[in-house]
Amino acid sequence: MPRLTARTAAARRRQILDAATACFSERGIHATTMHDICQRARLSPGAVYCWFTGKEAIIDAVADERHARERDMLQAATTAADPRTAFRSFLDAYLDWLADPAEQRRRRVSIQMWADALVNDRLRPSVRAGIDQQAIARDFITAAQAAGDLPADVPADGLTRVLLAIIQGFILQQAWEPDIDIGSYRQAVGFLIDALTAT
Amino acid sequence: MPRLTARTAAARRRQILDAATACFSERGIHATTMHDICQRARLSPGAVYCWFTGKEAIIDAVADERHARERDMLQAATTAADPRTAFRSFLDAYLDWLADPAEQRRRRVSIQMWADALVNDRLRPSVRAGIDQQAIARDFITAAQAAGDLPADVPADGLTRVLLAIIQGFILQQAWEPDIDIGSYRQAVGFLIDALTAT
Amino acid sequence: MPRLTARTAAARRRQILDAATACFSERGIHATTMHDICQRARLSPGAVYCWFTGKEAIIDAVADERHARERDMLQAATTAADPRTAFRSFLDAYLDWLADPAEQRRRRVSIQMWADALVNDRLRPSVRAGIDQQAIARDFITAAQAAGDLPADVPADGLTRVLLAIIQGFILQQAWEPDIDIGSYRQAVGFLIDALTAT
Amino acid sequence: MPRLTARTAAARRRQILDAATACFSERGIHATTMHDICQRARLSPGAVYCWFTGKEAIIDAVADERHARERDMLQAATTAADPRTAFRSFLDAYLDWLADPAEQRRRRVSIQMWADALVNDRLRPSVRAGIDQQAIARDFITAAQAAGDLPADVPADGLTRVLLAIIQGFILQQAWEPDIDIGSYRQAVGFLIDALTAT
DNA sequence: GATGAATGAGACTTCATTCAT
DNA sequence: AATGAATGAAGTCTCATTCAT
Repeated sequence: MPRLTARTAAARRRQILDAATACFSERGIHATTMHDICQRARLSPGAVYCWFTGKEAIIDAVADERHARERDMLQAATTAADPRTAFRSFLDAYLDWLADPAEQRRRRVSIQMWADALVNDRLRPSVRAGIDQQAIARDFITAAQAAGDLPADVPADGLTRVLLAIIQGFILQQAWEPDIDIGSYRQAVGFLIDALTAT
Repeated sequence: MPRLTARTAAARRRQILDAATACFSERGIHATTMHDICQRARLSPGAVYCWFTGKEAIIDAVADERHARERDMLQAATTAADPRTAFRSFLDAYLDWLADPAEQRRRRVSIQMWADALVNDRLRPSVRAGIDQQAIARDFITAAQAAGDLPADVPADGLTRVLLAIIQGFILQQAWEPDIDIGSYRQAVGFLIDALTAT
Repeated sequence: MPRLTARTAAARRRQILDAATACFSERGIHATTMHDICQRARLSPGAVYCWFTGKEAIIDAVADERHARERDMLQAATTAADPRTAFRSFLDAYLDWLADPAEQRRRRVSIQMWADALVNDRLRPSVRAGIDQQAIARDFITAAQAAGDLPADVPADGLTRVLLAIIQGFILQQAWEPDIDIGSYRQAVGFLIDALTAT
Repeated sequence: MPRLTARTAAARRRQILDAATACFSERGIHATTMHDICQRARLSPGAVYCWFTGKEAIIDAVADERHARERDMLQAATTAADPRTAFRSFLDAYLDWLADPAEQRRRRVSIQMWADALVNDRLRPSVRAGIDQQAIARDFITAAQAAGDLPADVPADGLTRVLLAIIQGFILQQAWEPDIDIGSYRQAVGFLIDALTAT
């Protein structure tokens, strides 16, 4: 058989990563067996091992994918001109993202990665990429302080962490209770942004 | 060694739960084997199985313990008289708790439980107990709104979730980066509380 | 504490053997744990090990008891004067024994011992004691042939085995189907005895 | 080694069942470990678990196989035209079967299954299939009575049980004493058949 | 004599991975 | 490139037995 084109190869990897993500979301990373992934991807174990060196490589790839997507989202939000607009546009994008069922399923995997990163040395760098996230947000906040849009007497670092915590914490809460009311959360966050930017 | 008193029996369970918590914190819940726990507790497998029906029972007991402690902490904070004092005293207690190395180790376990609860039906109720947490906090916030100490036009529910998210998110961040600067975080949160209660 | 009198000691052994027999009958020899026996005997493991060196010793003792009882029964039957009366009186005693619920329970254990004796070198001698049974029966049959009460041209050995097989086989059948009809079995055996002794 | 044909798959199951039967015969069902079976089958544990869900499934399969074979044998015998011929031809087939060393080994397993069926709910149906055996034999005997080849005043049911008991009992005796004299047994049974059919 | 918590060997089973085809 | 039966290390748990009290 001829070697698969790069295009087909990428498709094969996608097929496997999608299957793995679905399994991880439903069953959990550790409860998912390679057999589960193979079945879901409609591929034999041998085929899967053609594209990934093992289960760990699949987990790593899924983790990288998750974090890259989350980083991109934040980055997009913070390119807007003035902070208040940026905050608002980010909040909108973020809430849409929270409401999307497909993304909800994928976030269940992200949360498991968060936990695994605590004890998995291979996975930690991927979460450290979430620290790039933090750098992005901090730069934005520092700029806003310099422009007088945010109070300058609050440490940018602390403020950044609090804002990211609000995001992360709600991701957790929504994963535990999928039927949570996003509207009241939006109002509360909007109120906080106003309080901050108004000062 | 017959007739363990109720006191000794409790001590034996403690010994096992402490060993398990330490292993879970270091190696992760799933990477920890019963053998690891036995070694750490300096007990044979048989002895451990005298007190717990299996690994799952140990995980459940550890989870219950973690969540009970966290609930107690929140409850203690919200018994203070006026909201502003309560917020401040809670913030102090919470930051001491964050700074305590032993608690840091234990929180690494809590986070893993948060993740596991997503896919483990047996564990979810224990995280649902974190929803009692939420009820406690919401009652407190509703009361504060009624007393005019917090703005009444923000949904209590959303506000509660945001505040809990700030706590949960920072627990995550600190677990990933133990050397994080708590001081700047304290200032940022303090600033937010002022902004909220001042309004 | 003073050493138990021989009387009490015997009572303790009885208590244990009865418990073991009951467990073996209900759960099976191999599925029965020492813990099961202890619970049933309302004794601690330590106490049981005072009277028996281990599970194997208990099994052996139960087996001996079973086989002794069965041998006694046959012996009693074959002491009668003339064969035809002996056959008939044995058949009566045997059928009473088959109908007795307590004995039915105990025979479930005997059958398991029959099977175990095939692979258990320690247990085989106890079943070989069932071969004494055979000797008893063969002596009786030889005498009956000599007296002209049974046809002399049939090997006593074969005849003995057939008669014992009829007993053993029905014990099996009844154990599998406790609600079996003993009456029709009695008639068939009675008919066979007549056919043999009439010839 | 992909794509085992249905033929090869059956062969693999045979290989495992043969290994299991041999182990059960030598060591006993309960003393046989999966490791024993694997070694005997020259297969790894994983390979065995490809074809059977566990030890219980292997035991069940062996039991079914044993009982099916025994039923077939009886069925073959009772298809002969007249009862006397049928009895004689069955006796011949049965005695050949008794004398066959391979079958002797296999019967050691059957006997253990008989005992296990008493306490094993999963196994009992397989022995109940031995009750089909009984039905086969009873139909044959009823027909013989109707044809006047067997006395009509004896319950067919009882007569059937007695005949099966003679078979079962001798299987037991031979298993305990492999060097038993089959000849004298044949004569005794032959004599009994004559006595019955002559009447 | 009795207690019962503790021991630890060993059983069953799973599953990531390999490799002949 | 793909197949899928096979491998075998490692995990969870049981249970006959012991021994300090």
